[in-house]
Amino acid sequence: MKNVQKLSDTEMELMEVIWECDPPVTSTELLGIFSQRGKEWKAQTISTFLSRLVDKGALEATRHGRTNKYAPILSPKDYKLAETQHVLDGLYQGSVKNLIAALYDGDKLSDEDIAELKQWFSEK
Amino acid sequence: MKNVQKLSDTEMELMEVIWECDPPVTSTELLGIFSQRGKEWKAQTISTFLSRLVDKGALEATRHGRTNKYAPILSPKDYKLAETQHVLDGLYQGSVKNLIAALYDGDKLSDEDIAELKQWFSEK
DNA sequence: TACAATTTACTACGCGGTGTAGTAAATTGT
DNA sequence: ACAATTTACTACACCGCGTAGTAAATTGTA
Repeated sequence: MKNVQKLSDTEMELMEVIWECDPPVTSTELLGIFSQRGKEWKAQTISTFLSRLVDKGALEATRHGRTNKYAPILSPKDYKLAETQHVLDGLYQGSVKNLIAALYDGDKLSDEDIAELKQWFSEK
Repeated sequence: MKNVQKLSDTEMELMEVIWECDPPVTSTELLGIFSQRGKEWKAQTISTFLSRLVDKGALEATRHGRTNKYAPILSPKDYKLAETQHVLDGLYQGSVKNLIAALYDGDKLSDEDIAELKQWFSEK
C-alpha cells in the first residue's frame, strides 16, 4: 500500500459510488447514477474529478475508443486504514488503547459498544 | 462541548504548546518557546494565528494593558474526541467495533495491542 | 467519406483557507 | 511627552476545491 493521498469530500463521494457499482465504469454511467440521486453534474465536472482521482493514484483509467473505463486502485479498506492510522498517529501516539481509553473517558462508549467489544475481543 | 472548528496544522502546533505550558500565556512567551525549538516566527505571525484561534473558538483572550493573555477554551480532550468522532462517523458508521475490526483485518493490530486491549476490556 | 455527436484533455476561474507579514493604533514605562 | 511594545486590521501569494468552457480525439452514421 503506497502513499495514499487525501481525498476531498466530493472525491470521496465519487469513490464510494465506484467502489459499490462493480468497476470498471465510465463517466457516463457515473453521470447517470449521480443524476438518479439528485446530483445534476455537467459531464465535464465528473470528468475533471475522475482525472484528479487518477492523478492522486486512486483510480486507473484505460482507454476504450473515445471513452475511458475507470477502476479503483485504492481500495476502501486501504483508504480507511490510512485515514485511521493518520488519526491514530496524530492524536494517540499510534496506540489503539489510547484511542479507546479516550473515547471511554469522554463518555463516547455506550454500554452496548463495550459489550460488543468485550465480546469481540474474547473471540480473539 | 460546542461545534469544534477544524484547526490547521500550524494552529494545532500552537494549541499543543499552549496546552502544555500552563495557560494563560502571552504571545511573547510563545514566541520564545517556538524560537527555542527552532521556529523563528515574526511576532506578527504568532499574533495572527492567536487571533484566528480566538475566532475559531479554540482560545480566549483577555486584555491586560497592551498585551493579551491567551487561554484555551477547547481542551485537547475535546478536540481529539471531536476529530475521532468525525472519523468514526465518516468511515465506520460511528461504530468503534467496525474500526477495531478494520484495523484487525488490515493487520494493524499487533499482538501486544490485542493483549493490551483484552486486558483493558476485562477490567471494565 | 465527410460530418455530427460524444468523450476526454487541457485550461480557467472564483472562493476560501493557510502561512506569512506589513502598517496602523493602542497602551505603557520612562 | 515619547519611544517601545503589543495588538488589530489589512494584505498577499499559494493551493485545493467545485465547477465548467473549449479544444482535440474518436466514432457512428448519412
